[in-house]
Amino acid sequence: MNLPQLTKNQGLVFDVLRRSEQPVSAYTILDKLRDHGFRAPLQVYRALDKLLEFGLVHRLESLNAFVACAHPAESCCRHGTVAFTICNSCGHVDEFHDHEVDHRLEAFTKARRFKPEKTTIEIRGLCAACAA
Amino acid sequence: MNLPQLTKNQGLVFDVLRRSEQPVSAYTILDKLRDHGFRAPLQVYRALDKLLEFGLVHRLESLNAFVACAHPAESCCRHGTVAFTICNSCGHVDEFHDHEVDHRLEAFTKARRFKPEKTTIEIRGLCAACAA
DNA sequence: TGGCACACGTTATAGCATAACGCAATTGAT
DNA sequence: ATCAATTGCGTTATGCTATAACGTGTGCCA
Repeated sequence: MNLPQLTKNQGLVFDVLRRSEQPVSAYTILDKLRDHGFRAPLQVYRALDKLLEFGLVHRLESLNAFVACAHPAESCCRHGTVAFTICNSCGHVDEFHDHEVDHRLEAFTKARRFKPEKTTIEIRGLCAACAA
Repeated sequence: MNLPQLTKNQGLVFDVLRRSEQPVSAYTILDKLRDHGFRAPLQVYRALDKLLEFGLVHRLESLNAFVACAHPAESCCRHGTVAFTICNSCGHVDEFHDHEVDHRLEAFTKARRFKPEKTTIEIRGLCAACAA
């Protein structure tokens, strides 16, 4: 699955996320794109929906905000659950995968015959720099 | 840490959550408690804050909703991360713990010197009954 | 008895997300 | 070429989630 051609709006939203060091809320994206003609939240949400579908972007549920995928080139994002550490102080986000965690969660859901569709793993806390 | 004495509002909110088979949003709680004198969201949120602090209630980040802790008697909720399966169809939630998952996530954060404060693990999908 | 801590009540506001409508551009089969 | 289907886009309006800021009342105890 290669990169799909992004539309103008999708490209603009994706650029905002890629350039940000931190997660960005939909309304912040909207504000940053007013100069490019964005006027309503739906323009942002529609672009985000597609970017999420393409796997280029992740939604952080505990923040109601979005980040560009850290590994868009690799297809690893689609081969298991993505987990995040999120610094409560500086906002920095690290994205990672752990096959053992995936495996344990899968074992649990299998045993219960629960069919997983989307898994969220978010660790809020303090990054090394901020905890020091 | 034993059960603290709940205030009237805290008790009312907790009862709503305990009686519900599904996660409940703060505003739904508010509606259910109007007959008991609740008039504003803050009355609910303040009670929820305390209940979360006591470990009697969990917040589901991916739903912006709340559930009563499934194991309030045991202190297991405080001895590791709580994980949830959430059925997208019927709304049923199962709460569980997995020490191996805890261990792996801890290994990751330790390696990065990330200091975890709160970890969210939510698996959205279809429960056995709804997937059949 | 004065100060503190805490729960509570109210109004207002901020922040996040989607419904519903219609138009424009693209594609692709006939 | 042309029609139909799909997809993206723009706009207005609305609904849901959460907190700020203010003041009141109560109990405790130094």
